[in-house]
Formats: sequence, C-alpha cells, structure tokens
Amino acid sequence: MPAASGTPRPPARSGERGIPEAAVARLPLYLRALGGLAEAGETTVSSEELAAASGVNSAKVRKDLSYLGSYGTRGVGYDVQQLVHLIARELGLTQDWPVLIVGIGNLGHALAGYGGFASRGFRVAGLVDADPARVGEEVGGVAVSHLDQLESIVRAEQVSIGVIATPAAAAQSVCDRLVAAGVTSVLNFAPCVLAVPPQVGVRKVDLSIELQILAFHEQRRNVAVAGVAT
Amino acid sequence: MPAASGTPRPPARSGERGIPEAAVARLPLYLRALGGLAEAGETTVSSEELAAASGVNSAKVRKDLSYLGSYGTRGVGYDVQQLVHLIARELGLTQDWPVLIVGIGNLGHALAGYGGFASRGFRVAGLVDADPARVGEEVGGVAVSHLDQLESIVRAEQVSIGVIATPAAAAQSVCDRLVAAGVTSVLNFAPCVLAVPPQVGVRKVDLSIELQILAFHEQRRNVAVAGVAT
DNA sequence: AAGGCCTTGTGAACGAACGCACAAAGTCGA
DNA sequence: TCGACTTTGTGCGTTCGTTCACAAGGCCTT
Repeated sequence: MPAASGTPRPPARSGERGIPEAAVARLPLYLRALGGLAEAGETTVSSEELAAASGVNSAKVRKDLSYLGSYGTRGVGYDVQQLVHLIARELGLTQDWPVLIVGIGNLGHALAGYGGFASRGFRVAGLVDADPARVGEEVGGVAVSHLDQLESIVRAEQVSIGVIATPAAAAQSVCDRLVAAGVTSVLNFAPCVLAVPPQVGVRKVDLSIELQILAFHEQRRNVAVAGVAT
Repeated sequence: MPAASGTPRPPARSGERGIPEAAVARLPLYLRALGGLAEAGETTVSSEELAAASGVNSAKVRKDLSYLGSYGTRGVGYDVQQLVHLIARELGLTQDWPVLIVGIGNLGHALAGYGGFASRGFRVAGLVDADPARVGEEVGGVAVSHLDQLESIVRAEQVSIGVIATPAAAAQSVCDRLVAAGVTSVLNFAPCVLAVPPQVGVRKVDLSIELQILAFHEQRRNVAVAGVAT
C-alpha cells in the first residue's frame, strides 16, 4: 500500500497570468472573425456580434476577453482594431514565427501553400523531405531541401516550430531530430503518438479522427430514427 | 472510509446510452493504437499499455472502455480483436460511409489521397470543384466532377458526409447545397463558421488555429524564461 | 485447493468550463 | 443636465471531465 504521501499538488493557479486553455483555443477564432468584421468596415463590435461571427456564446466571449484585461466600453462594445491587436499580442502573433515543414507529400504541399499561415505571422522557413526526387522542387515560393538539412535549417533560421507531415513510421525519428536541433513546439499530422521531453509542446491533427467522430454522431442519429420508426 | 451505504446515488445514469463526448473523441485514438498492437502480434492489452500507446492516462482508458460495456478480464486485460470490433461498432465504422469532397485544391488533393480514410470505412464517393479546368482530373482513383454535379452525386451515392475544402468565401453556399441535397454531417476545413440546421453535425479543422495555439505556449515559455533571467 | 498477484471497473473527490443573470458603467437623445 | 438604454464584466450555480484509490474478480503458481 503506497501511502498517498506523494505530492500530487500541481499548483493550478500559480498566481501568474492564468488564462484557461479553453479560452486560448478560442482566441484564434475571435481573431479570424474580427478580421472579417474589420474588412466589412466595422470599427466596434459587441460581444453578441462577435459571438455570432465566431460561433460561440456571448457570455463566453465576454469572459474570454476579460482575461486579456477589460478594454470594452459598456453600452458600446469593443474596438475592433484594439481587440485584434490585443489578441494577436496575447497569442504571440506580433512576432515572426519561422516554421519548418517536414514531409512534402500531398499534405505537406497543402500546408506549404496554405495562405492562412503568413497572415498570422507564420513564415515557412524551410521544407524538407526524405525523397531526393523532391529536393529542389519549389512549393509556395520555397525550395524543398533534403531531410539531411533539417538540423542546419532549424539552426540557421532559428526555427522553434516544426510541422510533421510525414508517414507515421517516420514521425518519431523526425520529431527527435527536430527537438534535438532546438525546436520546442511541434504540430503533428502523422497518425501516431509522439514522445517528447516535457518542455516541448505538441499538438496533433488527425483528419480521420474528425471523420470518425462525425460518423459516430451520424450513426447515432440514424439509430435513433430507426428506433423511433420501429 | 468504508464503502458508504446509506442512500445509494446512481450517478445520473440517464437510462439511454450516454457516452460522454470527450470519450467518443478518444475512441479513434484507441482504435489506432490497437491497430498497431494487433500488427505487432499482441492478442491482449492492459489499460496501462493501451494508455501508453494512445497517449492518454490509464484510468481514463478504463473508464472510456467501460462505457462500451465491461469486456476486460481482471488480471489480464482486454482482448485486442474484440476491442477493435467493439470500438469500430460504437463509432459506426463497420458500415461504409460514402464521402463527398468539395474543393480540389491543395488540401482537397491531400484529403482525396489520404490513406487513413479507406481503412476506417470511409469511401471517397465523389470529388467536385468549381474550376472547369480541374474537371476530369483523376485524384486517388476518382475523377473530379464539376460543382454542378454536387446534388446528383450526393443522391446517387447516398452521401451523408460532406467535406468542405474550398476557400472560405465559397464554404457557406457549398454547405447549404450539401445540406439541401441530404448531407447530414459536414467536416469543414474552410476558415469560417458555418450555419446549418440543428440536426446537421459539423466539425471544423483549422490548420492555422492549431499553430496559433502552439505559438501562444511557445511565447509563454519564452516570456517565462526571460522573466526569470531578468 | 488455496493463496498471491495482477488488472479491471467504479465510487467519489476534485477541478475546469459553461452559461445565466444582473449590477455596474458608460452612451446618447431630449 | 438627466434619464433611459445598451452592453460590459463577473459572481455563482451547474454540468462536464479528469484523476485517485481501492474493492472485486479472475489467473496462475505452488
């Protein structure tokens, strides 16, 4: 019987800026919506409007924005430009983020050419692939280098964010090399779990997982209907 | 503390199958991990092993699996094949899901060629694009049709899941057409919010949002370090 | 046959997140 | 200037999700 004498006491609220993870995940949504509103010529926006434009509930919007400080004007709303700037700053998008994409298959191609990166401060600092036949090809204005160049690109371009778009079998070794070279955040598109040191951040996107979740709900609806019909 | 008797409080078990959303989102993860274990020749797996292979915590694994019924053997673990079948059935992956992909740009290409779909029961039943120059091109064994064909493909192939990989500007109108034609689940890659009737399911994937969340944590780490150094 | 060992299944405590509802605070019209 | 109106900011109850910890249960060795 191991006495519960360990210290399972993670100081959740460590007195520092403690903006909840769930709120962080919504900030990019607001930013996107605000971009649209700004283009439409809006100068101020209420929490209700922003909520509609970003697909969340207005109380949540207000609470999330309150974590950034209270910059709204009661009776009026928020200043669009100020909010854009505030959110961008909070997310760290006011600086340049060099990104290295590893694996230039179909998905890597799509990512390299994705317009949504540049507008948020992400710059494709390099593309690498293990296939020599792909080296030299230019994608989205950047030439593909060989996988061997991974370390030198990370160092030369001060890359801190790596994107893995390789097959699952290669992902872990690529990840290890990225981390060893100095990358501290990884976005993983390969369908596998990555092991990284605790101070390295990882997020994963698995296209087929999203479809499977959709299928679950789809099936459930059908079963429910069938059940009623029976 | 002995087991409290007194007033037994069944934990709000709504007589119907009430498997929590968070658990559903993890089932595909388990399924993937189990695939790997099966290939490695494992016939049984403990919650601890499965947890390691899918990157979650073992208590969560056990609780999630318990929603599917109790099919583990104490002292041994779970039967891999049985678990695969059980999860697949729960997710509705034992049937064929025809999928229509709209927008065959870089991303649409990647999706059409993505191997992770077929192995989970998803079949690309059609590809459509608004650009006549793309019509006829073959991607992943399926020919691209014109956007005009959207409705007829949905009906002919009994498509219930649509994937939107168009620019944001086109997404809502495409979505409306999908829904009108009978699609009841939508996976949206366009960076915008979609309005749909309540009975239609939508999930979204925004590549740049994931990067922004990474950037937030990355920045935070840097600020923290700088703060200590100061 | 019996006891030890391992792993499941789950009650219960904890914590995070959500959303309501409302007071506070500012604007705008008269 | 004043009062009505609008919208923010947030305290609080509720729901959802995670984690701990342990009794129940089954296998295997002796």
